[in-house]
Amino acid sequence: MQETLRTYKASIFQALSHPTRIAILEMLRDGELSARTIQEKLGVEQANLSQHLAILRSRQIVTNRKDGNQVFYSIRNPVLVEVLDVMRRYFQTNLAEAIQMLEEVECEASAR
Amino acid sequence: MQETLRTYKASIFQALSHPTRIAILEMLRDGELSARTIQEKLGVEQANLSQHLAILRSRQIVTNRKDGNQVFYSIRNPVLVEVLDVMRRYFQTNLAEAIQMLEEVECEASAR
DNA sequence: TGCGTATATAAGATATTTAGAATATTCTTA
DNA sequence: TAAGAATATTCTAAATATCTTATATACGCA
Repeated sequence: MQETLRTYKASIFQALSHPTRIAILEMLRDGELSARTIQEKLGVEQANLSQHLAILRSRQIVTNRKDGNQVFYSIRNPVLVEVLDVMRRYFQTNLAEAIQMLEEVECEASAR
Repeated sequence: MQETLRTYKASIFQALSHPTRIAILEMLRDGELSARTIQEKLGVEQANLSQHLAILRSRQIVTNRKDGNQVFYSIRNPVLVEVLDVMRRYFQTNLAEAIQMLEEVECEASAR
């Protein structure tokens, strides 16, 4: 059904709708990384990273490979990298407007 | 800052992370439509649609043009259509896995 | 002016998401 | 086997998102 498909699509976008998860995927663009490495580069709590990775896993956006003590993550489907690229183009063409929006976002953030 | 940019990107994905909003954008691919038309085609509450449109507006994803009694909406940046297209490819290449996921989504849904 | 239509906004209830703390699991190595 | 490292899971409180109902605004027209 159309509606179910849209729900699925929405769930993928939802998985991409967090700064930390975007950061994770941008890091994985160039190949697999261990959870530890991701954690250190991002500077987030271990448990928190693990939760974000769990979300990306549950949407099948990333795969993980266990090697001894460590777990290596990578992007499952290369088309997703294209998605990130197109979005990058989107952000570029929207730059002027985006800057304004960023300011609003920051205002809201600092207003809290 | 990198982090602020990611927050912005996340906010765009967040705007796309709802079945109704995806439906709206898919309808707008081929040109502008009035809010009323969208509402009738989707069969959602007027207030609810208006709220979803407000979210898309706040992220600058759509523009609106007032004409007399009505408000016509359209996609602001054509690159967004490409985003939807790439996502479509993503869904296609993921089809087998997606089907399995859909079943799980439906199980969860019916479990509530 | 007053009514009907189209749209937006506000307020409240409920559900979902998120971060952090605590705990569990798995593997390596002494 | 015990200790330590890497990762995952569970729980809870706070923040967000969503839907519904009620209300407001704006426009066209009799």
